[in-house]
Amino acid sequence: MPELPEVETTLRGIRPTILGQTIKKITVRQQQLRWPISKPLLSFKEDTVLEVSRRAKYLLIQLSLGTILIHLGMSGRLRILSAMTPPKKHDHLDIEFENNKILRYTDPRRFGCILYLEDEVNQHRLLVNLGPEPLSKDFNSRYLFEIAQNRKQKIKSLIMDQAVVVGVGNIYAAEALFAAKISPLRAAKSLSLIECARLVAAIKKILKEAIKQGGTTLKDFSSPDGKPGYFLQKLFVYGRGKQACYLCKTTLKSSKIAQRTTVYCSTCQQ
DNA sequence: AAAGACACCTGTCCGC
DNA sequence: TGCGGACAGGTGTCTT
Repeated sequence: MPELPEVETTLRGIRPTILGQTIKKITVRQQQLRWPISKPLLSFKEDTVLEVSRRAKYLLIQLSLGTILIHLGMSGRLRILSAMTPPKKHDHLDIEFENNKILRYTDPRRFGCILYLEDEVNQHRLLVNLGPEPLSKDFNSRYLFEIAQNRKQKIKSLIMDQAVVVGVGNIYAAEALFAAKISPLRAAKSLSLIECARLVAAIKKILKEAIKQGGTTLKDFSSPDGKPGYFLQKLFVYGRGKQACYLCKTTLKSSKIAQRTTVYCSTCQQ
């Protein structure tokens, strides 16, 4: 679920409901996520939501005395529900507000985390080394080119490195490389400035489009109804190994890069 | 310092 | 229908 556009969509979905609300109660049913849920959340008194924001794939709920940091891992979800809604398996935490709504965290694989930070948030070890936001001006062709020049690794690994640029996951890396017509197997240092410019533009375009579509799982967008934008949100390569390239009919290749399945077109992508 | 392997955990799907 | 194995949208940590 959680790629940057979905985290952004989650943010936009929960923010209006919880902003300015006072937390009445926090219920933890399963403390063991990637790390144990921070102790202060287990015996939480009461505090008010001052701001809700996103940095990379982290959601930040700023209270007056601290900040709740949430990462959705591979399978995490956040939903706003009525306080009456009975919990199901994998519903690990509820934050209950004075308006009788709850923010419920669900995560079957438990690769996500929920931490309570009392110090300067941006100095936290999980956030301090993150690269620029992909949609910011700081992420540009010159920036990527200068980093890439010194790297021996494959370009796909580079753009998935959260210290280089945040928010690009396995789907978007593959799709952006296809859109930029660059092979994921290329050494990062072999890219020209022009190719870096194409790649940066492709990443921005695809992430923006996905956010516009509500960040819903890309896999869910499949019905070919001819609506504007349909073409752009289609997955060209991700999950399509051994199928025909939509553009040139070549059979798409699949290989592992840094233990992640990577699909590409050996004709369109050079 | 950088790059690759591995670990974490559960659910689903596919072939036998 | 059951079982084993491969695989899944992420990323910190350990090892080279």
